[in-house]
Amino acid sequence: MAQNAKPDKRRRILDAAVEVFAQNGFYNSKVSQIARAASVADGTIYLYFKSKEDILLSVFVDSMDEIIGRQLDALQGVVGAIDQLSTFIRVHFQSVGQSSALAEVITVELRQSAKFMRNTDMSAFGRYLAIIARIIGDGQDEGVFVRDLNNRRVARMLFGALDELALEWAMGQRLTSLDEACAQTLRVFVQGLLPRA
Amino acid sequence: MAQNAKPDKRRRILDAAVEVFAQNGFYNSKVSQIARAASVADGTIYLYFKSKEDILLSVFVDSMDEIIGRQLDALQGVVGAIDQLSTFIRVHFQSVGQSSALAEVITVELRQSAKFMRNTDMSAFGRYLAIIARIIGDGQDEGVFVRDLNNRRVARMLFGALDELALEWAMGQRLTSLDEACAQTLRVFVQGLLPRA
Amino acid sequence: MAQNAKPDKRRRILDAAVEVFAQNGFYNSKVSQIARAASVADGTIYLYFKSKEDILLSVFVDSMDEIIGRQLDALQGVVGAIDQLSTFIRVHFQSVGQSSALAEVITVELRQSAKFMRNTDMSAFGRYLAIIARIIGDGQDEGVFVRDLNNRRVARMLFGALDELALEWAMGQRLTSLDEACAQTLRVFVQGLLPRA
Amino acid sequence: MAQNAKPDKRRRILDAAVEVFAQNGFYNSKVSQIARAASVADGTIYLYFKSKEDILLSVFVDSMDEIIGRQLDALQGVVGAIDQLSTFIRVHFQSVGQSSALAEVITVELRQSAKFMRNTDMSAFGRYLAIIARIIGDGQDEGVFVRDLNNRRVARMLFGALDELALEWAMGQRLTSLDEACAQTLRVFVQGLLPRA
DNA sequence: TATGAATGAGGTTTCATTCAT
DNA sequence: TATGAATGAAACCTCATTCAT
Repeated sequence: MAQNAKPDKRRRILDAAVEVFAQNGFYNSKVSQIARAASVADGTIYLYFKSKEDILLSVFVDSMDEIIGRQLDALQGVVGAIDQLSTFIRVHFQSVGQSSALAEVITVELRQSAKFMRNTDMSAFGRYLAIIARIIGDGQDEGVFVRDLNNRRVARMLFGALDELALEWAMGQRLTSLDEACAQTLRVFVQGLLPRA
Repeated sequence: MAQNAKPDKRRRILDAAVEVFAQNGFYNSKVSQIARAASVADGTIYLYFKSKEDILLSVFVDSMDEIIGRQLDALQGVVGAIDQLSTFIRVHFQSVGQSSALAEVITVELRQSAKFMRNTDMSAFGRYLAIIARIIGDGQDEGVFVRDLNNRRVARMLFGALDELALEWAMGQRLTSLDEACAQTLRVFVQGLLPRA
Repeated sequence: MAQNAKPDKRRRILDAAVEVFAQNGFYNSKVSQIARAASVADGTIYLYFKSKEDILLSVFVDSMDEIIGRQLDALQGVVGAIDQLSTFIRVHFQSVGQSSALAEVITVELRQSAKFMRNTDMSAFGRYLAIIARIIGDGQDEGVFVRDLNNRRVARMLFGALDELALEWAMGQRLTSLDEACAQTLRVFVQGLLPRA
Repeated sequence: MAQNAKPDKRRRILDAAVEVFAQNGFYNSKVSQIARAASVADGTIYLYFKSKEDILLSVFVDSMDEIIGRQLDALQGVVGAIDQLSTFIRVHFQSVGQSSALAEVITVELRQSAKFMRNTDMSAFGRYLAIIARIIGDGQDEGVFVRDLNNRRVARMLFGALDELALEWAMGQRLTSLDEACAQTLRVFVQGLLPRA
């Protein structure tokens, strides 16, 4: 579906890579480990990916595409900035919760690699931020959120908060649950954005 | 022993390392680059540090010690949780603002390395989080902040927000200024923590 | 069996190989490049040739067989060592002139590979040298050429001269024309072999 | 003398490389073989040479520089084109005779590599050819050699003859001796270049 | 303390060859 | 016959670390 002859092989390699990267980090992961985890020969990897870095990039792009898709689906039909924000935060934590390995890779390796990926496809990340910024901007237009905050900066702030909590969870030092993290993040940010009484 | 024999050489190496790590990331930085940047021979590095990783660790510990020291100094005498939070956020951005290279290293490499540093000294980071948690906890005790939020989780949330804004700034995509980032972060979090009217 | 089952496919592969080898040299040529140039699948190559080296060997053997055939045809009926030598040199340059790619492969790769081909079929090259040696030997027997030169060594000398000029031409640094190269080589060697006045 | 700290290490590597290349050819030689033959660690090679190809290039340049130096020394004070040609041919075979390994590398690998070295330093080879061309040109100016031959082409022809004989000798199929090869080459080419009686 | 030449283990990647279809 | 996806061995090169000076 994705590429060509055996579409599941590409996916198997990506899934294996996520596990291996989460375990050892990108630079301490060996291509041969990924190959073994995916039950393919080392050389096979290079039929589907240009290089080891390309695997990492593909993990990002694929994952971001998927979570963005999920967010857009979920937001469809939700009216009101507050409910949209609520939905967004819930979907974010739900997605993260499905795979702590993926969460760790996205969370940890994304930053490390942002440097060398600046030239490549960071647009997926940009699109994700843009969704948050749009929700907040809409809320400001509706008069629900205060206008004297820069919506793009707040989007970034919120993303940082979500990401940090996801990281904490993925690293296994779970304070409580993702559900509570979800509720409390929403609580802080919604109230933080409301006009003063 | 090496700690203060020729204290400036150890510092020169650390400063050089911060620049080199910020430029290339930890794994793409070569020890010999650091040596050249510090104007010492490759071998000299190993008189002051056990390994390349030890340099990174030292950068963290030193930097965290310094920023923690600054925070404690600044907080001294400030009364009230809101003012303390305000102080904390301001000092954080001020420290970051002093060196975008250092900000980038702390921000980016910290995460990547948290993995292999789990066994080593992450306590500095923990102490930093603890300061935030304490301020919020105090606010809850004073009745200024709501009690139904977990102070350690909010601390983490706030740190994530600060860190993300610092990263954006360090990476050069500065929305506006650190000053504004400071004001708006404070605005969101303080109001977000207040009891509902 | 494969020899003439679909004779044009074997030939297409050989022709493609000549082009690819001439372009990149044997060791920098990939089997898949040859396959693409011949419009066949990679695996198909191995239905006609045992290995990559076997392709090179076949290029040699085929080419030498053809040029030897041409020489023997042309020499048929020519009488006198001088005219035979003249014919030989002309036919050599004519053959080379038909394909600079082939000339380059024979000229350049032959040497490189002589090493690993020592065990295989170098007899084609030996037969080619033998023709020259025979012509010169005949000339010595006829009393046209001096007897105090070893005919096999002179044969080699002449081959070296022809080969070097062919190489220069094939590499594109053509002094003038193959015609002139032909005339001047003949001039030098014929006179060089005559008895002193 | 040549490079820096331990000038003999660079030479040891070059000498080892000549032996290994002569034995296996460039592409079938492994860097680790050269290292072992030179009694250094693999990595040490890369302190003195940029790459495996750089070693080969250095072998050429060094060797050509040396033989050119020898030729110029020997030709100094020799008067008359015929004696100069005689000297040149003798020195060529003498040089070749000193190391059949070197002869083989120069002779065999030079051609193979001429392709990828076209961009690099082929000037040494050009200078060598120029010496022969100059001698012949002088002879033409003196009226000793015929004028209706292109001196640069004849130079190439002569080089081809010398090279082929050297190759035969280096490959171990020695007809007789380099001495005789020397005498007979001189005999053919000198007489070949004389004006007709 | 300081140097920097030397080390050598180890990984990414290539590519000739195979084989199931 | 023909295909081309898959294999996996093998090599160039890098670079953290050491140690003789």
